[in-house]
Amino acid sequence: MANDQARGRKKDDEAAAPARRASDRGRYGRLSRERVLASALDLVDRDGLSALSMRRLGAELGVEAMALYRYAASKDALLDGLVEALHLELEERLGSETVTASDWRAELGRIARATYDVCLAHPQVVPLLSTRMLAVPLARRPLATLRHHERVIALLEAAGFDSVRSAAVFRAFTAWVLGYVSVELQAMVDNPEEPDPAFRLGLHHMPPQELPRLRAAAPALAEQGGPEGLVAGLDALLDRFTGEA
Amino acid sequence: MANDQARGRKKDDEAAAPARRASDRGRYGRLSRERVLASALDLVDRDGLSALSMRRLGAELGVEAMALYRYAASKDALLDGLVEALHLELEERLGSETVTASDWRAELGRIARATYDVCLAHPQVVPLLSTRMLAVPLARRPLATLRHHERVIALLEAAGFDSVRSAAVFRAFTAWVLGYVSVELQAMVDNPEEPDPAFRLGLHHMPPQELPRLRAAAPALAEQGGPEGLVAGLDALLDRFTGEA
DNA sequence: AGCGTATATTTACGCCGTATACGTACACTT
DNA sequence: AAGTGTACGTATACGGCGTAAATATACGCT
Repeated sequence: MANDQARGRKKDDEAAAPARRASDRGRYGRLSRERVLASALDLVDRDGLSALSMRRLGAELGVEAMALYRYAASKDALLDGLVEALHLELEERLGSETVTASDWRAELGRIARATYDVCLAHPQVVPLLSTRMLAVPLARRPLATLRHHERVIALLEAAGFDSVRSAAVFRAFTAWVLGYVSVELQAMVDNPEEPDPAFRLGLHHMPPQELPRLRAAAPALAEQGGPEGLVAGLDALLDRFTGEA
Repeated sequence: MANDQARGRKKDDEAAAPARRASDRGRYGRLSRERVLASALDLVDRDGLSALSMRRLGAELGVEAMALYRYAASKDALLDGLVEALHLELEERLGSETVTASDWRAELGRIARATYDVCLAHPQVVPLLSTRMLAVPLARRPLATLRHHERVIALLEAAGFDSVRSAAVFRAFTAWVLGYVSVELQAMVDNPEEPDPAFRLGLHHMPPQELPRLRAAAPALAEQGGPEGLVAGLDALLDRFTGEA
C-alpha cells in the first residue's frame, strides 16, 4: 500500500475519475452469480427486459460488462439465470418438504398459486418462461427449474399415476398455469393516466364499425381472473386428465 | 432512360456489383407489406427468430434495410406483423362465416385446432404470441388479431353468455390454447442425431441423484398431447367456466 | 416532356454481444 | 516476508444491430 501513497505526483491526468482498483470498488464487494442474477432481476423488474444488456448490468454492479461473463457464459445464459432466479423465489415460497399422496390436489393448487404470485411479482420476466422453454431442451434447463418439475412429477407419481398419465397431467398443469399467467398479465392499459375507461383502454384506436362486440367487451376483458380462476380451471383440468382412460 | 445508356463509360469502378437500380432489382418486383411479412415469416421459419434483422430481411428481398421502414414502422412493429401474419393464416383456414349459436362449443374446438395447426406450422413464431401480447395493449394489436378476438367473443355472446361470463370464458380459452401450444412445442430434444433416446434427450446432462423421477419421466414428458389433448382440456375448461354462477 | 410524389439508397451514430489480451489482487507455499 | 499461481476484473477491438436524416431514383399524371 505504501508504494502508491504518492500517487498524486505520478500521473494524475485521469484525476477526476481516478483509476479505481478492484479492492476499491466502493460500495460494491466482489461479484458473485447470486449478485449478478439479483441485480439483473432488479433491472428487468424496473426497466423491462429490453433494458437488460451486459453493459448496463455491469454498470449497475460497478463493473465492466466483460466481468459478467465469469458468472454467465452468454447473454442467453443470463436470461436462463433470470428464469432460475424466478424458480428459486418460488422454491423459497413453497418450502422443500415432500408432500403426502393424499393431498396432491391441494398441493398442486398451492404450487399454482405460488407460481401465480411470483409471476405477478415479476411480470417482465414471464415472457422468458415461454421463450426459454422453447429454446432450451428439457435436460439443459436451470437446476431450480428442473427441481420444480421434479416436485410436480414426484407429487403425481406419489398419487399413484403411472408415468404416461403423470406426464399428461404435468403437461396440462404446466400449460394452464403458464397460459393463465400470461393472459392475466396482458397489457390492457393503453394510457394509465386517462380517467375515462374507454380511453384508458385505447378503444378509440380500434376500428369502430368492425369489431363491435370486441369494443363492447374490452372493459370486461380487462378484468383479471385472479388466483381463484387459476385454481378453478386447474381443478377442471385435473378432473379431466386424471379421470377416465 | 437515354441519358445513362453510356453508363459504362461514366464511372465503372464498382463494376462487379454495379449500381443496381430499383427497376432492375432482378426477380423482385416492388416491395409491399405483404411481401415483407411473408418474407419475414419465411426467414423466421427457416432460421429462427434471432435471425430476423432488418438488414437480413432486406437482403432476402433484394433491398436495403431502410427500405423496410416504409412497411413496418420499427422492428417491434415488424414482430407484430409476424403475429398478424399468423392470424391471417388462421383466418384463411377458418373462413369468415359467422356461426350459429347452437354449435358454439364445436366451433370453439375448431378454432382451437386450427390455432394448434398454424402454431405447429410456425413454431418459431409462437414465442411472439405471448411476448407481444404482453408488450402491446389490447387496442393496439394487429387488426387480424383483433378480428380473431372478435370472432371468439361474438361466438360466446351469440351463445347467450353475458359479457362478464364471455370475458371469463374468453380468457380461459386463450390461456389454454396458448399454454398448450407452448408446452407442446417445448424443446425436449437435446441432440436430434443421437439414436439412443436417453442421449437424444440429453439425460446425461441431468444431475443423477437429484431429480430421479424427472429423469425417469423425461421420455414420457417428451410425448405430445396432440390436438386431442387440446380439445379435451378445452372441454373441461368450458364446462367449468360456462357452468355454475 | 416535365413535375410531384412515392419509393429506395446512402451515410452515419450509438449501442449491442463477445473474443482476446492484459493487468491486478489474493491464497498459499516456502 | 517474499514469491508465485490462479481467480478475478479491465482494456480494447470487431462486426452486427436498429434507425434518424439526407439523398437519389422511378413512376403516375397532366
